[in-house]
Amino acid sequence: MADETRARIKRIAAEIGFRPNALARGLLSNRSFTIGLLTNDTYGRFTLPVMAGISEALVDHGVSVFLCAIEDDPALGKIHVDAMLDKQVDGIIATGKRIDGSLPVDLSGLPVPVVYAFTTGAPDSVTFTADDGHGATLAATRLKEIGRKRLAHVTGPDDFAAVHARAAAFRDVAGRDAPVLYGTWSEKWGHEAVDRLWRLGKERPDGIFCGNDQIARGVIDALRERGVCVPEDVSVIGFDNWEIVAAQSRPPLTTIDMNLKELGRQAGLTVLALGEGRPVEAGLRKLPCRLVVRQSCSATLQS
Amino acid sequence: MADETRARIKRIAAEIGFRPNALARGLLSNRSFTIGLLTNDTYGRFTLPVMAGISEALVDHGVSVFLCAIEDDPALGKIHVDAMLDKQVDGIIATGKRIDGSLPVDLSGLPVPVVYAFTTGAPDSVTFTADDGHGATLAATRLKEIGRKRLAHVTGPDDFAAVHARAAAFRDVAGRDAPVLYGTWSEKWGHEAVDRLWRLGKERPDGIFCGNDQIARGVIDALRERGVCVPEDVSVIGFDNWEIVAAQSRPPLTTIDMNLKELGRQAGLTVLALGEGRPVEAGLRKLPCRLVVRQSCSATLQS
DNA sequence: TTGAAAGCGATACCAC
DNA sequence: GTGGTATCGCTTTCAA
Repeated sequence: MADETRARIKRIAAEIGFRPNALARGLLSNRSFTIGLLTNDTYGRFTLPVMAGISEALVDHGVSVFLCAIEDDPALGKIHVDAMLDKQVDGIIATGKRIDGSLPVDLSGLPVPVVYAFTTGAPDSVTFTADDGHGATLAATRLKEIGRKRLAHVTGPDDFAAVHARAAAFRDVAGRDAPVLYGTWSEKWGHEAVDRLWRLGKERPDGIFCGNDQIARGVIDALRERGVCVPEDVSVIGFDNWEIVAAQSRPPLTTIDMNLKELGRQAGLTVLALGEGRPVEAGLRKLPCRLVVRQSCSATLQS
Repeated sequence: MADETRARIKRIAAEIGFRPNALARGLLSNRSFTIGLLTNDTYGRFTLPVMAGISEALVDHGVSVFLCAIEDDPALGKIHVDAMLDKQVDGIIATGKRIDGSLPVDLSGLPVPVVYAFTTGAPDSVTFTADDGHGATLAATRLKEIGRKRLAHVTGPDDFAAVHARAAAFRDVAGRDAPVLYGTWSEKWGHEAVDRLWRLGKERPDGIFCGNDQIARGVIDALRERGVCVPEDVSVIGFDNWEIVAAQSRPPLTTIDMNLKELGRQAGLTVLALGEGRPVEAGLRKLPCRLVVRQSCSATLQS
């Protein structure tokens, strides 16, 4: 084609605002440049950052994302999955609230690639999750580094895999018999846990690592009510870096960030690669966490 | 067609799991059964409930939703809008964080219908929002009903339209010179506001209506620190019904719910109607709010 | 009542 | 280089 012609066509195309019809194009190429994000996380606590990462990574590739919140309803799940398949999504990313739970839909044997994030996937699938052990090590190590001697861990229900991974990593750093208190993921439990720790009397902890930011917030509040200063007397570290909780607590919370956005990014790129037939190694991938320093854990390192 | 044939076909279709290709179908019908949700609300505070409502209303119609978070980036906004148009969405719902702000993209003159929710739309468009005045009336009235005499309103920045609407409605119930304190949408400000109210000395309020749940939480915490009991001495009502804040405060917060899910439902059905050419009256629609009773506002009505 | 053909919008590939 | 044609999967229309 003559360069001149090419230029002219392009100009006219731009002039009349020509935009190719992605449906027609998809019909032929068998690619819709569309993927689906399936989630049972109502509050979006985990889903939103993951979604942001996916979208950010894929928008450059012209891919759009269907968001399907299915609660824990298998029927609704099936409806959404069918709708997505009808619309010829290039892949599906399944995400949930915990790595040891799965969505109420069977995603095996679908005609499109599936990647799991923060939820249990079919064997032989690609699954992304945060490295809980790493996060806990980060927290406990920091507490040690600033000179805390007696560490305690206040965390969630002991039937969460993440809770075990964190507790184990915590004890590796804090010592075999450092106290680990299991409860619920709530502020209320953070309060109660402090009551217990202080009632026990003997060696009260000077560093508390919490299983999530809400627990940490409860712990901080309870300590303040007892006249214990954070971070002067006791250092507190949370988990999740849920801004709305972590940044608004008094003092603002030092916490562990699971890098969910990066997790989303990788999941997005992976499902895309799978869709294009590029080889991807199956298995569970644990992404490193990150310590976010605010004021609940003395800022001055003991050097 | 013979009934027998019809049945046989249906059976076989089900057997081999036949699913019509929505792309091909859309190519012909000019309907993709897909809509786009555009938002600049990063945390999903408002977007998620709206999204849930949209999805719930439209899933029955076979419609899927593209979620596009564009922050406040006009370039990103344009990319997402173009991508959606290429994919032949049947309509777009624009949503934001406040009714008196608009998305950084021009959505006028698009070839598909646009409905606005919680964000300023083009003139002549359909816009949904919560009735802030109604919510404030609900709160102030309740405080009066339980016998509170001296009401105060602690709210957000005075450059929010919602703040004005609420303050005006509040004063209609509480009295012309009931104190209204403007600040930020944070817990910190709730604390400060109590300091101010209590320092003023004279007639301390016995009922405080807050502009959002975070402020309310700050107010409650500050009151407790001063030895003031909630709800015995002072009743507190929040705004938003953000579960994570409202349900975890001590005591749990009575608050105003903006019915965002219902708002999403209506926006979804409206954009669908528009797309089908059904007539829809343009203009701003204010949806009523709802009082959610928890424990921060004495439960016993004075009858 | 049923089967065949045209066409939706884009692309790949073929002769010219 | 270029124009024409078949094709993707489905719906609609028209003829048999």
